[in-house]
Amino acid sequence: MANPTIYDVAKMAGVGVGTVSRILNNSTRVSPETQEKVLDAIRVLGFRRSKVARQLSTGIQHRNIGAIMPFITPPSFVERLRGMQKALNEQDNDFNFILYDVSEPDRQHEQLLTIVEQSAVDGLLITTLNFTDEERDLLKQAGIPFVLLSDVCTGDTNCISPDNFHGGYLATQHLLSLGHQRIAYLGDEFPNNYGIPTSELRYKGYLSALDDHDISFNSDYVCLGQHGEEIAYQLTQQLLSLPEPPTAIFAMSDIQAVGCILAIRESGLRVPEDISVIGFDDVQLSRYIGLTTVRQHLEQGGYLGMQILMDMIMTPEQVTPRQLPPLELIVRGTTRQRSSV
Amino acid sequence: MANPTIYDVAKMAGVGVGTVSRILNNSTRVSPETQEKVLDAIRVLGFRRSKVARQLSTGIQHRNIGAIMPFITPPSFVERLRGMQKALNEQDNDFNFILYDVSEPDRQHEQLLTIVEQSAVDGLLITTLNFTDEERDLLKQAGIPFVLLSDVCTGDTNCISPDNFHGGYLATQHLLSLGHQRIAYLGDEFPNNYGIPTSELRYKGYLSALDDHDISFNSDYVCLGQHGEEIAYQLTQQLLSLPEPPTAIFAMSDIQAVGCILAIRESGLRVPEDISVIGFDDVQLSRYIGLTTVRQHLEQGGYLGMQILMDMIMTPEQVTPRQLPPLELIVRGTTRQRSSV
DNA sequence: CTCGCTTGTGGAAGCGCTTCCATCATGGTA
DNA sequence: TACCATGATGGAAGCGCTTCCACAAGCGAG
Repeated sequence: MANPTIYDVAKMAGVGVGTVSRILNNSTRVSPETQEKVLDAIRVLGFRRSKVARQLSTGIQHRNIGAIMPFITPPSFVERLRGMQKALNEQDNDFNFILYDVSEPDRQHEQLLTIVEQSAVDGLLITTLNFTDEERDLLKQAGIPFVLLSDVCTGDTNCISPDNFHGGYLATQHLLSLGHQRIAYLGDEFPNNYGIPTSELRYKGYLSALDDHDISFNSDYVCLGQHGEEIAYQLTQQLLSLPEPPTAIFAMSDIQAVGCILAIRESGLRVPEDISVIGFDDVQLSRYIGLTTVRQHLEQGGYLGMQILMDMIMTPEQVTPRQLPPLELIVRGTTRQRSSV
Repeated sequence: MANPTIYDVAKMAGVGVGTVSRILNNSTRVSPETQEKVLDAIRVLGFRRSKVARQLSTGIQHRNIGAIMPFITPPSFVERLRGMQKALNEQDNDFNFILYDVSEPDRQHEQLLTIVEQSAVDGLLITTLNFTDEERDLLKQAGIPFVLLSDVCTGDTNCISPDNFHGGYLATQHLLSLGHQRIAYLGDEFPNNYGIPTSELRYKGYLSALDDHDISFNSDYVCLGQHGEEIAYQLTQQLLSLPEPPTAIFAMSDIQAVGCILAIRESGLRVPEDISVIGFDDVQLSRYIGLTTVRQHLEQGGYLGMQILMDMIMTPEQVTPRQLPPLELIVRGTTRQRSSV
């Protein structure tokens, strides 16, 4: 029998369904013999009571909040996750927090369909990178509130993102203010398949800062590749082998900055004495290794996102708008005044 | 009206429930006027269809796997989380993955009760530290399969833990083999309120290694305190201020090792030239900063735990036993031959 | 012996939805 | 004019459980 029900158990044990239910719940007021018969039947049939039916009949409503994020990738998601959990814990409604891993971006659409189809969640936090208009409509249609934690925002209340252009500007500006002139940009390729504009925006900020300081642009100093520490390591090697290598590098993420620093140190040069490196994000790691970076308040982002979503679920008519604090330059130990050659 | 149902909507719109349901689902074969009336009613009443009822009637079964973990604390949980997700993705049953944060250990029992009460999950991965016999019984009673990822194991199949004693031995052994004699142990306080024996076990391994090498034990070199980078930082300062400071430090976790290294560097000494430091865990961070450590295969642990749990849920009569690979010494850049003083 | 209480038990109703079948217009066709 | 697809709709049945009410049996007290 595929899925035995409580009725099957009752029949097999020769008792009524009420009795079985009673045993399943608090085993009060049931004679030991009956109990044993029923437990036997349960074991034989491999009965497992249906969560859903139980919830329907008891009227217990535990609501689900889903978070969609790529999981294998950069550690930045963890920071946001922390923020989300924090906000969730402060409200003590009993919301379940369901994690959906979309490490394979191709499966994302399918996943989303399933989520909607099964009406699995009451709200969704989307940290994933490529969120299409079609998907947006799908959720709207299904009446599932959602908040976007992304890098592209249309200015909706339900979207949280940093000002990447400004961040790129800030980082570059910092290096310039230290006297650097040969400044490289190390970032993700763009345009990419998913239309993620993060790298491009930060790059534009970089350009703009250079321009404001009348530094002429040198395309040799722009090094793009897939995201990741290893790739950044290789790209840095390329930069170092230039006839006139940069004296400072702006890596578009902290992880890439780590790969970058590794490559520099391995080539026998020192950070920051010989080359300054600045990252972006300010993940936990960066504090530990003393990386100069631009803080984009990732945890705070997750926190606010969750709060907004809660509002949308509980009081849809009145959603408090919430703003991420502005990007912040965090100067630690990997940048320094340019050494007078 | 508290929770309007589909019947309320139907009545208000002056149509049958079937029609409302049809609109809710695929809006096929419904006249535009009717549709509008119904949508109006839905809006006015603030109707939201019940997830649970829907699931019951459609027969869709999505099962839930819960992971209980302290969330604000050490990054090691992330590693395990990754492993769990990986295992989950390989099986492509549609399991939901629910995260329960028990950062406040006091709430844990209450949480567990709620989970059982609501029959919220089909299986549980417990990464939390203080798991009592009472709780074990509660889950057994409720028939909820669970796997423990902890530091104390009774040898059950449903428990995964490293050999902490051996790990402590390995780490200390490594330092000894480099010629160090003044070796400090920096770890969590024990005994602690939650009966977590991790620190104690690693400490015993440390003692045993010292003993095997006929190094006399010096209680000044044992520094215990709460978990965390900052505390480790302070403890290290204490060690450094000893009349005869250690030449090597075994920190019982990578995070503590980080605090330790920071303190050493800030005091003007170098790692590893002046003092060697070894950690424990091998979290991702450690690779980035080149920390010598003992790898306890955290990700692999999460991965195996999930696989075992899956077995327990799908084929309870046949659970494949799975073993964590043995602890591994990972030598990177923070330990070195003792300088001949 | 009868009454009333307790204990153990059976089973119908109901949770809120989907789905299928029956019903009823409607308009085109023979 | 009679007939039949066709499209729109109403509503009962059923998903698997809990819970409440009814009832039987046993037992001590009056």
